[in-house]
Amino acid sequence: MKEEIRQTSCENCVYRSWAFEKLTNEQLKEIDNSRKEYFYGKGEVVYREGDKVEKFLYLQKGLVKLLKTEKNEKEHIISIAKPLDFIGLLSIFSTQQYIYTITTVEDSIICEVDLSLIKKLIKENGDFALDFIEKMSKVFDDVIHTRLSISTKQLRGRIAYILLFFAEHIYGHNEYELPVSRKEIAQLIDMSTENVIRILSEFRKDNIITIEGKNITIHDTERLRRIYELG
Amino acid sequence: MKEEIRQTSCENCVYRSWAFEKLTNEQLKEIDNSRKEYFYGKGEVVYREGDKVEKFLYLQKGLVKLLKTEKNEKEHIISIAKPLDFIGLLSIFSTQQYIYTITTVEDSIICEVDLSLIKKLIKENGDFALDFIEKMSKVFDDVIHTRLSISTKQLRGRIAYILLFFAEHIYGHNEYELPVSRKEIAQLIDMSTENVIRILSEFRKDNIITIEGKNITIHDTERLRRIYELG
DNA sequence: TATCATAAATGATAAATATCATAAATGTGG
DNA sequence: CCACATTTATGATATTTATCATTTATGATA
Repeated sequence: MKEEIRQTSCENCVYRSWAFEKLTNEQLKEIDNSRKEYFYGKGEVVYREGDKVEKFLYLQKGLVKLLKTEKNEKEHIISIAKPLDFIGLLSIFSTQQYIYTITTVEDSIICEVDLSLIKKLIKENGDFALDFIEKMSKVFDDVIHTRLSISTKQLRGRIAYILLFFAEHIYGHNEYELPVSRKEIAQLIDMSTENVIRILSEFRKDNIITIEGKNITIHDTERLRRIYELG
Repeated sequence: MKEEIRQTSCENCVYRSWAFEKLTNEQLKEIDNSRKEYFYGKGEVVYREGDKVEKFLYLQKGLVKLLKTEKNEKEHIISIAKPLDFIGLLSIFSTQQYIYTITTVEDSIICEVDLSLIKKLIKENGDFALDFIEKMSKVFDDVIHTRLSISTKQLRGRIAYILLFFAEHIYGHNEYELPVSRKEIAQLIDMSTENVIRILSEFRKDNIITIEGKNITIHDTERLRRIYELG
């Protein structure tokens, strides 16, 4: 279902004003010429652990998850990313092969640029290089901060985190359709699927949220935030 | 006890052949001129969360820990780093203020270079910039990988990890003096101090290690590795 | 729409881990 | 070298979390 498309140009892309804002028009054109744009349906694999790193990827639209398969075959989700979360970036400069798998969680549009072109532009354009480092640094900080705050909290705090994460970071609404299963939430915040379900039910009984299948409505954001902060 | 010293020059420093290998001799001289070199005794604070980020720091000798104080006043250790682990790097490009505290765990020598100079060199020297990105990326990957593999393991696996970490990564010997307390180990691998002690005792009873106060000897590396890998 | 697979839900139980209490060992300042 | 604080150590207990078993709901497909 992966399908090459070409709907946009770099000039009016969100990335223009973000990762690529320091490029000259000419350099941006180079990107635009070399890039390929793909549509992925929900649930498709964008790349797999072990694939050779040849492209710089960025998510133009949609939602993806970054995961790692452990030795015991269990999948662990490192993060869920929306456009501008710059997620294809993890490890592309440090290894020859991807160490994580990326899968779409909603229908998505992803652009690919030759990594060699990005490297060339980093070498050529110092402002771009520095800006790139700053952006990269933010992404990593955020991942580390999140992992840390999850690992130091207990179950209710983690569920509160994930509910707020989708509401505030991903959708910007207190009412949304969960894009992932309870099992995937469990894989993301390190707990058993049963306990994800159980604690969601508790929150429902306590009138903090409403659940209708995948639809979540948060009624008491402040209380959720307290649960998150107290751990 | 922090004390300015000047024992070395950049030319024969380990960093020369590492982070700064892509600099020209002239650029390296700029670093050498601007840098300050400090001795810190064991247990001193190098910088604190909230301090303004103005310097690029690197550890020339010794051992440091990177930690974060949580809202409930508990300290959480993110990582322990030796020279070349490049640890001062986390977050210096992404925020104005340090989000972690760095404390020495052994007597250490740390160099400071104006961050503005590093940024200038990144802009000027594309090869340096790209190399820098690659090094940074490795550091981040490693931190994320470590946090992940700790959080998915249970207590005995985590203790096995930390014992192997000191033996293989820090000291390169199966016999070493633990540079940190049991409590600090607990803060590093997310468990209670009592359980750190308890499991070390178990490992001793099982003849995997010998403990004499801070002195650890690993007798059965393979078994430790299995415990680590099986979680 | 009937059928099958998968996800969600809940209770009961087991396992893992933290906390509390207490004691011995070690280190530290006077 | 002593008093005091901190670290290490261990047992008992409480809490948290995972696992197992079972049921219900939901979604996909022929």
